[in-house]
Amino acid sequence: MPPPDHSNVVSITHLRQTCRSCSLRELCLPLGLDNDDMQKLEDIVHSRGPIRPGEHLFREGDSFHALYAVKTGALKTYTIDNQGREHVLGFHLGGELVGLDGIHSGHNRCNAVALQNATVCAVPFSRLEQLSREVPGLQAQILRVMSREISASAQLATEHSADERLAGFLLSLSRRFRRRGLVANLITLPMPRRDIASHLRLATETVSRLFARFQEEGLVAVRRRDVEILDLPALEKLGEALDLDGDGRSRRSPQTR
Amino acid sequence: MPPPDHSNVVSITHLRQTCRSCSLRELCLPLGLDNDDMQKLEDIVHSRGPIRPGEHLFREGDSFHALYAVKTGALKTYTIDNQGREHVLGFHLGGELVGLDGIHSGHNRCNAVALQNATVCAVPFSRLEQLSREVPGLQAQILRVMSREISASAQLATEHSADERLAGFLLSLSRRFRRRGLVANLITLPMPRRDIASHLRLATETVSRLFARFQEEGLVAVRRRDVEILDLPALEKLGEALDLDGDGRSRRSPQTR
DNA sequence: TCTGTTAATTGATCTGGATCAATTCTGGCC
DNA sequence: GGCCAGAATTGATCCAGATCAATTAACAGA
Repeated sequence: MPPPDHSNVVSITHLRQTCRSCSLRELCLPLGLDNDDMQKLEDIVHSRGPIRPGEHLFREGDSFHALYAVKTGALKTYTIDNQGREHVLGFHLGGELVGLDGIHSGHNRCNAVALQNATVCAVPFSRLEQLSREVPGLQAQILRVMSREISASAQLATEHSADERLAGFLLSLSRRFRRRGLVANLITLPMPRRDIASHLRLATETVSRLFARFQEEGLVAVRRRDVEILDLPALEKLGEALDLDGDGRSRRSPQTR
Repeated sequence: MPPPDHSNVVSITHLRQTCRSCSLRELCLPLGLDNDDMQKLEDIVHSRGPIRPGEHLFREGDSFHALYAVKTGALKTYTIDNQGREHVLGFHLGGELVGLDGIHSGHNRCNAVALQNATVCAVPFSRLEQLSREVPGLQAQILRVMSREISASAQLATEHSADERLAGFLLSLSRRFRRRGLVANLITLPMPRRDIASHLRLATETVSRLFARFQEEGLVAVRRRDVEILDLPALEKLGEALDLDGDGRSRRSPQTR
C-alpha cells in the first residue's frame, strides 16, 4: 500500500546559512574545520525550510545535485518496490546527511519526506566536491560520514530477531539524541509505529507488542511516542551496542592477541 | 558457533602494482583516470598475495590504515556478535573495494577472509586521501564507490521474503560477473551455502531448498557451486533488479510527472 | 581404491512473527 | 463537551522459515 502522495517536492526560499553559529556544527559537515574553512562551506550552503510533515525533499529518480543536512525536525527516506510496498530505509535527525545514496548514479535512489516540521541545509554536490579538494578536513569528514553509514547498515543486517532489531533501533536513537546534547534515556520518537516496523522489517503489531513486552520486563517505559530507557545494559545485551563514534572496539571483549 | 581461527593475518611480499595494465581498471579506483593520474595511483598502491582460502586480510578491531581492492579470487567480510554468531556482511569480487567501513573510526569494523586464493591491492588510506585532492577523478570515484555501497545495502534491506533475497543475491552476482566481462548467466559461486545463508539471514537448509525450488520452476539450473540463470525476467520480478551502474530509474516504471 | 571429512540435500516438526480482526486510545475540530 | 479519523493496542489464527535429524554427495589424502 503506497503512502498518500501528499504534495510535490518542496521548493522554498533559499537563505544563506551560517555554519559557524549552527548548534549542529560539531556533528555535521563542519566537524573539524577551522573558522576560515567553515566560512568557505557556508558560502556554498543554502538553508531551506520549513518543510511540513508529509512534504518531500526529493523523490526517487530525481536527478541528484545536492546533499541535505538536517537542521531541525526529522526526515525519513523510503522506496516503493515493484509491488507497491513502502520500505523505510532510514530516519534522519539533526546534524545528519540525506541523499548520499544518489551520488553514484546521479539520481536520487529513494524518496525523502519530512516526519515533523523540518529545516535542512542544501549542499550542492559539485561545489562540495570542489571545496573538499581545497579543504582536507572537509574531505575527511565526508568520507567519515559515508563510512559510518556503511557501518550502520551492516549493523542493522546483523540483528536477526525482532527484539534484537527493536533494541538496536532504540539504542541507535538514544545515541543520536545524546550526540545532539539531549538526554539520552528520554527519547521522543519522531515517527509512527508503522515506519519503525517498515524500517525493521516487522509488522506494526509486532512493534507494538515488543514495546509492551520491553515495558513489562522493565527495559523501558513507553507512552505513545515517548520512550524512557530504564535498563540500558539489558537493552545493549539484546541489540548490540555499536558506538559509531567510538574506537571500533566497543562490541568486542578486550582482545588478547 | 564461531568459525575456526585459521591463521593470523596475512603478511606477504609487497609488490608494485600497475593499474594501467590491470584488467580491472575499468571497475576499480582507476575508473575515469587518464594515464598520468593512473600512474600516480600506482605509486601508492601495493600488490599483495596470494591469500589462501581461510586466511584473513584483516580483523575486526585492527587499526585501519588501508583499503583493499580485490584483483583475483573472492573475499567475504563478517562480524562475530556478542553471542558468538557469525554474520556475513558481504562478498567482494574482482575490482571491488574492501574496508570502507573502517574509515570513520580508524579501526576495521569487520573481519575480511579469503574464500578462494585471492590477490589484492593495498591502498594506504592517508595517501589515497592526499592523492584524491590532486586528482578530482579519483575523488569522484571514491565517492561513487562508497555511495554505491550505501545503495546496495539499502537494497538488501528492502527484500523481505527468502525467495526475494536469494533472487536479489543471484542477480547481484550476475551483474558483477558481467561487469568483469564474464558470462552473466553462468555464475560460479565462490562461497558455500552457509555463507550465502548467513548473508541473507536465512538457514542453510532454506537456501538449499530455495535453489531446488528455483530449479524446479525453471528459473535456474544449479549444480553445486555452478548456477546457470535460465529465466532472468522471472528472477528480476522476484528480487528487484537494482542496476547499480544504471541511471537510477531502472526500478520504476517510466514516471509521468 | 578406500576412507574420513565437510558440504549439501532432504524430511519432519516447531515457532516467531505475520496476518486478520476487533477494540481502545488520542488529538483535532465543530 | 461530542464526534471523527488515524494511531496504537490487543487477541486469535496461520504459515514461512528455523530447527532438529538423517542421508547423500564430493573430494582430499593414504
